[in-house]
Amino acid sequence: MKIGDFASKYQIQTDTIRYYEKENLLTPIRRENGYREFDEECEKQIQLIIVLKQLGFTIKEIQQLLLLRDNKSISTECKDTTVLLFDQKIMKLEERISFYQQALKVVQAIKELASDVKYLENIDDIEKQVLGLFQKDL
Amino acid sequence: MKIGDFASKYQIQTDTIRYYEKENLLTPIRRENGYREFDEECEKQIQLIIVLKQLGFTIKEIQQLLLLRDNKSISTECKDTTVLLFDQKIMKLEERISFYQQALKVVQAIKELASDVKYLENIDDIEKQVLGLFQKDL
DNA sequence: GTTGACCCTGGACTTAACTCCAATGTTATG
DNA sequence: CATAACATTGGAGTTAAGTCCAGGGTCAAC
Repeated sequence: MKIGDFASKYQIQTDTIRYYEKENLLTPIRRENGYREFDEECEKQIQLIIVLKQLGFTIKEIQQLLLLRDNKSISTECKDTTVLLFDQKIMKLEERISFYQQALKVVQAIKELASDVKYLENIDDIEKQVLGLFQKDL
Repeated sequence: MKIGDFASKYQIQTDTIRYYEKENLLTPIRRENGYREFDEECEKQIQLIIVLKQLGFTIKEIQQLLLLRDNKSISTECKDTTVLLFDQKIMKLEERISFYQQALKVVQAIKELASDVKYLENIDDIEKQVLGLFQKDL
């Protein structure tokens, strides 16, 4: 498959694909004419990238994971690093969730307030609410 | 209060303070000598900024909110815009939460797998898991 | 055999939210 | 009064993850 088809299959721009290759996330082979050829392996790679990105991994982290995978020799160390990476990610995700839940409550409360307001002077009320949060949250 | 004290009171770099001023989020007055003077008003402003940032508002959005506040004349329109902004924020927050909850489950599952693995070849198992997600999630 | 649709590369640009720097001015302290 | 610790400005640099572009090669179709 050529880059154009590959890109449109996964709804990604060709430039992004080339960027991923430059970052060693994708390893297409080359045809005689220099064109990239995307095979089954590349499909696996891009699917892995897409999912990991969805899970909140950065490009650098994905690089690391792929590196670990290819570097099968030092298995215990690799395993530990991998597990560590996932642990960190779990922690971050948990933090995010509780933070956003908190935030959601607050924003909803503020919105209620804003909806009830007839004249905008009362936006000061909103401000007061928000400033109230400052004491508690930080 | 001078910029240094103000900055360290709120654990922010002086450059960041100056940046906020340039973006019209903060409006310190000037002393004779050109130094910025941060008063009560500025404290309110920075606290508002900090909380709104914590809630996930971008600088641009905070600018908008402040603009709405100062522009009290067109009250109904302002109110609507404000409420809209908060509505959008609520939707985004809800999305985020359910997404991260989903992601958390997945990452935890993968981590379990990785923890159990004795030799790293089995990282392929992880990969298979992750690729399995690709079908479902997208 | 020449269009038009692709592909290649290297490098510059983008956005957000800072962060750093140089050159220079001001002030508090010993 | 000299020195260090602050302040000022304009402008450049940073990071992540792309995105765009110019200048060129390749290929299939009419």
